[in-house]
Amino acid sequence: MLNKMQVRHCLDIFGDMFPNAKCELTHSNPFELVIAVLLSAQCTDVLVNKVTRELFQKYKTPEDYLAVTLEELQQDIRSIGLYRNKAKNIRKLCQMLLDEYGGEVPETKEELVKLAGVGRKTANVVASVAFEEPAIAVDTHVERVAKRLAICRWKDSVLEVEQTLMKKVPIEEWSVTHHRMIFFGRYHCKAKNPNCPECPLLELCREGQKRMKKRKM
DNA sequence: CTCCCGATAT
DNA sequence: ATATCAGGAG
Repeated sequence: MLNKMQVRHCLDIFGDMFPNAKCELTHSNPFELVIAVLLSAQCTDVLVNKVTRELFQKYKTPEDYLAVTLEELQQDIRSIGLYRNKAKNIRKLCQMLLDEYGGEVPETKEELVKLAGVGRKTANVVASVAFEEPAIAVDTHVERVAKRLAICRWKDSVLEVEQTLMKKVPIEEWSVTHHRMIFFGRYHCKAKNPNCPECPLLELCREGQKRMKKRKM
């Protein structure tokens, strides 16, 4: 596991490489963001944006999603994948927003995670991006990067990864770090073909050094 | 733990 | 052909 100084170095490199990292899910209000993040499970945000471009023209409010049949909503998000679960969750979520929050998206993580289809990661994204609450959402990229760099342990659950990151990253840097780690994982430390040869963190990265020796690139 | 699942890159 | 993609529910 990296020490405090080494983690600090990682954060600085992330900042050098991706100073403008931000949420890439297109949205114009908290409600659209919740829908977009819910749809983004096991799916690229490029594809989510392609679908939400038309989706957000057709559906503006929770009432709009409840006004059509389940089958129609499924068709409108079909190309996303996992569309039956997602359509069902969107409808439940919209009903909950109307019943319990006056049609508005709640602002705290505790309330957000109670919504249908909204787990810890989605709640963190919404709290962080829409309401500027400090949070580190651990998605597939953040988990992979944290584990490869040994910022956390290999066997850690996603919750443990989040807790470790919250402990090791200053709270005022949680949100930027979360976005920078996603960019680092998405565009550089990729799941399939990580760019270890050009990685400024190779010295620190046991995993990267192992991959370099294996001679596969 | 399994299941949900289409699009894309490799 | 197969791995991977801003996961969550049962």
